[in-house]
Amino acid sequence: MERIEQFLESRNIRITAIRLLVYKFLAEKKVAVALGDIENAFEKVDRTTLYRTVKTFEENDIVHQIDDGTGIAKYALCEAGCHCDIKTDLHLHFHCSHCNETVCFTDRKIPQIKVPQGFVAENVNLVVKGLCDKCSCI
Amino acid sequence: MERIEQFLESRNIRITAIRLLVYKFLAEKKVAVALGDIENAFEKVDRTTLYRTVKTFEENDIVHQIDDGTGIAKYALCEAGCHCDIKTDLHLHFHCSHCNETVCFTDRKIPQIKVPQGFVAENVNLVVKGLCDKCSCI
DNA sequence: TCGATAATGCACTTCCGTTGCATGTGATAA
DNA sequence: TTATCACATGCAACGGAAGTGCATTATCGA
Ligand SMILES: [Mn+2]
Ligand SMILES: [Mn+2]
Ligand SMILES: [Zn+2]
Ligand SMILES: [Zn+2]
Repeated sequence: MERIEQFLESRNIRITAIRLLVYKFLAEKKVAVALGDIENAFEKVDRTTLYRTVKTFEENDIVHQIDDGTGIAKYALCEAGCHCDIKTDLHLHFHCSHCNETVCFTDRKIPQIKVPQGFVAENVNLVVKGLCDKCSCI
Repeated sequence: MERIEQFLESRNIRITAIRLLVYKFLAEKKVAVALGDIENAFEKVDRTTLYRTVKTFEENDIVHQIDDGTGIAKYALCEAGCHCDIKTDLHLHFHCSHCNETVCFTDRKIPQIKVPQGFVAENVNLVVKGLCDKCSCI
């Protein structure tokens, strides 16, 4: 908890109880979480506050948003030294169609994609859908 | 128009005026279209009907749905012999962040993605974002 | 032509994301 | 310490898009 405070301060983000708890929640989760998951974990806190907390984290590159194709935005903590906005740092994501969980494959970088003449690639989103390791052996 | 009728009949889809028009609209468009685009093109037709028309097309593999990350589903006609449901047939999509248009790169197949031990890949969605050929030279 | 079946239109709902504004709280300077 | 101000929080409402129930209308086969 002490470490979290120092970390947030280093990003010039005010320390609040909610921010610490949300950060801790994200850190303990092994999978990407939706806003609804956070709302369920902190039922006494207003949705809007949690929404803006995550937005603040996102704007300061503490979390990155994941579009896994479900239509619901997911969030996961960035790795140390992660540059979500830099194209070369993009990793792929996996969405399990059985348990509905989404995970980062931070060590699997997206291969360089060639686009036709005249097109300029700035960003890539790659989501693999299937069965996760927990669901595949059922 | 005659060809369209024969095509829909071959898929056991009833011929209606709206279905013919929507199919023609999709065929003439070079880019993927959102439901809202179709609604704008056929203001006299109820949204729900257009919604269900596209759903019918999708269920019969006449169009495929595209998730380009904007949060709004796009649709495009399938190529001849396109198997949207088959993993090996998947092509990538390009979304222009300037003009907001989404296009199919039907000749660019998605490279085989390796996933960690225990995970089973069934489907892949790959969207490249950037500037399209019309917007890059401005 | 008639009846079964499917398509269409209208109203309504749900879900998620987002914003406006009033209130509370914590840092800072006088 | 106290006044002040910026920012965090809570509450309410809005918005777009997707989806559903049901009554009406059109289509097709018998
Ligand atoms: Mn990730
Ligand atoms: Mn396509
Ligand atoms: Zn799973
Ligand atoms: Zn463009």
